[in-house]
Amino acid sequence: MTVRTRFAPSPTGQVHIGNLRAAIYNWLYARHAGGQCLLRIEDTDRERSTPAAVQAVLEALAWLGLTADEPPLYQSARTAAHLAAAEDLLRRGRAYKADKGGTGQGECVLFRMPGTDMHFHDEIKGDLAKPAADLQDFVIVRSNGTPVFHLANVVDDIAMRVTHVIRGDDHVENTFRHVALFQALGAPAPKYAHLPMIVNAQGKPYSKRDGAAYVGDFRAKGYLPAALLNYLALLGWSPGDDRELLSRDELVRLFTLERVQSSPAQMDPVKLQWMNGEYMRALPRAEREAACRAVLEARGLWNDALPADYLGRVLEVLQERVKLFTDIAAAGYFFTEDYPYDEAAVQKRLRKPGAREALAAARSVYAALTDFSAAATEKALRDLAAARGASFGDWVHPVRVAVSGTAIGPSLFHLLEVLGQARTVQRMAKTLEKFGG
RNA sequence: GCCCCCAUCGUCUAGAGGCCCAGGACACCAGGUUCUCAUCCUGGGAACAUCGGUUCGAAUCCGGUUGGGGGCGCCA
Repeated sequence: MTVRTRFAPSPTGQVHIGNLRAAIYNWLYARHAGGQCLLRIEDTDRERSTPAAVQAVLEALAWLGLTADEPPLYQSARTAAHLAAAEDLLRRGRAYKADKGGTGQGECVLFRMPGTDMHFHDEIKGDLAKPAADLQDFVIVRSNGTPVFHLANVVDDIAMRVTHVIRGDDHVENTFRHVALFQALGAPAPKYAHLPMIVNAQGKPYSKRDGAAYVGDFRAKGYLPAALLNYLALLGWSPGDDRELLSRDELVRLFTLERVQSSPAQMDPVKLQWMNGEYMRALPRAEREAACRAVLEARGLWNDALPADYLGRVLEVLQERVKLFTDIAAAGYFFTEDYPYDEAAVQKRLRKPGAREALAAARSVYAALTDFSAAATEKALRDLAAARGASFGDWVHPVRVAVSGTAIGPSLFHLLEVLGQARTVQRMAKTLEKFGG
């Protein structure tokens, strides 16, 4: 029997990383087993489901390359099948009508639990059991005639021939009901695997308040989908050896449910960022440039007047300082003359005694250079420092702050080479004017 | 309140009775390189929640305790 898994989100908002991880595991498991991974949109809650949320799900999955093997099934279109199943259960005495709780809302349909102790094997948690006394009958069709989640979920899993249900921990208790439903409907129950939650530093469910929590957040921040996929795959699972940087193909090859952790995992944004940096380094130059350009354009920093290879040269100089695409924005001074001055840097490097004199001297020398290569500007500044008997750093720092507004950045002389002589000298003059007094 | 689950460095984890006075990664600290930052190199601190049992031997098996989490809807 070929493995068929499914990701079944309810489109009521953004896609949370917990749900995304469930999607990843479903996808990896199906691919690993040579089976199919399906998508079912559980949009039966008409109040909360929105087309925008459906779109968010589709986009998130596409971004990560988690393609489904069959067209998505919209649960809202399956009401007739759900109701037919309820009729069938009613006819066979496995369900009954009642005014539950005497609320006066009218009669709903309740599923009759078998009245025996129940158990099932969870691929992650092991054998789980529940005594009959704790298993109450439950509503499968509301008094307004609409099917309830449990019924719809099971009926659709049967229709989609799902063999493995890989979902969040919060469904563990529901599983007893679902297994009973499968049995009553005469279908074999699938295998179940319940994933522990992703928690925050306090051990509580990771949420929006803890930082980026939705797929769109990571995308907007400039994370690479492959890095997020790798990180999330490793949050609660490991291949068993010491490797952590794993390609999509390697993940598919190595993934097994047996190695999924049964305890909650804490989201670590710092490690994600490190991992993203690793992927960023390995990224083909053209792709990195395209993504960085998009960020610059979005922030109004892109300048068509700059040479075609300019961005490439900037990234060459910046090297591994760009861990996220959005990091390029911190080096905005490469792209605009209207760069901000960091107050602390100005205080420390320009207001220092002798700093402005050094800057003025450097400006004169730089204005006169005929060769403005990194080697030439460095030699010129070293010669100046030596001649004045000052430390090299006392000359480097004022220049850096003058041309970039900040105390941190790439190798100064490579930075100057990219900026070019005209802009360098002009910026130094502007800075002297601004802080000269 | 009732039911269920979980418990190795700060974090993610390796570990399925002796290979473990517990390994890797991120983070952190110190040193080196250096014009700052980042990178890189070297070194360092850092954990089996607790109590008892089984065993020649326990991080690994069993039980209690403590701590954490989840579930108890005509939501999904």
